[in-house]
Amino acid sequence: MRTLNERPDVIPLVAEVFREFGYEGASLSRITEKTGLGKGSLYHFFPGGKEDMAKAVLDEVGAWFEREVFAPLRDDAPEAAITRMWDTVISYFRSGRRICLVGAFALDGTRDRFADAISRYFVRWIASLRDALVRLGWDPADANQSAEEVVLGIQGALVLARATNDESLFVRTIDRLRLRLEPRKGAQRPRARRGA
Amino acid sequence: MRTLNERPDVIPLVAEVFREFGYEGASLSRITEKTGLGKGSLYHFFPGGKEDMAKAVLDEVGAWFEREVFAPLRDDAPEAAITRMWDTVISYFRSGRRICLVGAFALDGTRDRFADAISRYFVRWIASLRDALVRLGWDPADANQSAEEVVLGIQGALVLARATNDESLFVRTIDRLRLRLEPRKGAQRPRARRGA
DNA sequence: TCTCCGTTGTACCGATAGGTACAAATTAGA
DNA sequence: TCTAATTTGTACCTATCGGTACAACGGAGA
Repeated sequence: MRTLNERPDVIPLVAEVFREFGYEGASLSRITEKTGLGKGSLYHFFPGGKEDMAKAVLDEVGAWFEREVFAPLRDDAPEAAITRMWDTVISYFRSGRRICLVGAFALDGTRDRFADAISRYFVRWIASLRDALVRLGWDPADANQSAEEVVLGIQGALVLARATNDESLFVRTIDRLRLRLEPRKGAQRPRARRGA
Repeated sequence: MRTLNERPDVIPLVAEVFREFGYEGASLSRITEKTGLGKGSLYHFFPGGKEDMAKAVLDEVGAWFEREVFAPLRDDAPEAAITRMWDTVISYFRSGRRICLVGAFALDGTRDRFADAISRYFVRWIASLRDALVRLGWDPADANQSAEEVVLGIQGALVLARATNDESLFVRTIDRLRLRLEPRKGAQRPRARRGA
């Protein structure tokens, strides 16, 4: 059995500090406090220092969503993948109590430093959701717009829920967005069908 | 004629620094650089230091929106006020190139410090937009939901536009949201009418 | 058991953080 | 013009910032 604290074990803890305080607010002292690791270990795992940590955290978040959400949306049965996406979103963001690290980084000066990772995260999310909708038979243009609306709505809901301290707003919004991707009931959205 | 730099003149400059770098990232040196004022003047205008500056900035933003957007939504002709809101939003946020200070503060640890001002900003926006919609004859429940959707959509659009560096996304989203408040064309939304 | 290498704690670095003290400069009012 | 209050620049304070150096520790393989 190796040491308890390997790099992959530490990253989620570091992520939590960045999420809570932002890039500038995440001081090394707060990170050592949260992780229980001294600077020695920290700089051993992340030779590039704070920027290295943030990069690792962004990569980890990106990889996590890729595995749990994006890939299923592209590769699995569309309906099941979309259901899975909503469950994942609700639990990952803890009903709105937890914010989106990538979205938070996008808003302040931190963005310029990690522009690539931040941009790719959202672009991939929209693209893979669009893909699932198209595979469901949606008109591609409609699929694109709705995917954009959904991802954008999630981010907006996170901002508003946290701003007003009202997590019911988050859940309510997710329910509304979810219905928007299930147009069977109202039959408003899809214009073109492919199969059967 | 008094000094060129009175407190009201300085606040917008300070606001720009907070907007650009976030609360933690807005160092006093960056603020002195932007405003051209030394620490002496800065602490003369804002005896409470950095926190005092941020409070003043939040108050100023809140008062500005109250005057330019919220009050018209409550008091003026609803249609004109809503049109005015959209114009203001587009120009204030510079087609998505500029972010929402209040939304950015809401996302990181800064929120706890200014929870009241942050919450009130969004609550008032939603409430006054709802008011305008009700005065337009909307069903109150629908008005509430749509107002929430709109404010939330603006915030989400700001996050996504900045994350993907795509200001067309912002404008596109605003156009879509704008249509949502003009249901004459499709006649989807309002269920109850009051007047004539 | 000894050795070796991944891991860790400690001490330290210069730079900058936010904030204070206060005298000099500037201004407005009489 | 003289005076009193406002406004400003400068020097300085301590705490903490991100980062480095390095010796001590630890367990696994020989």
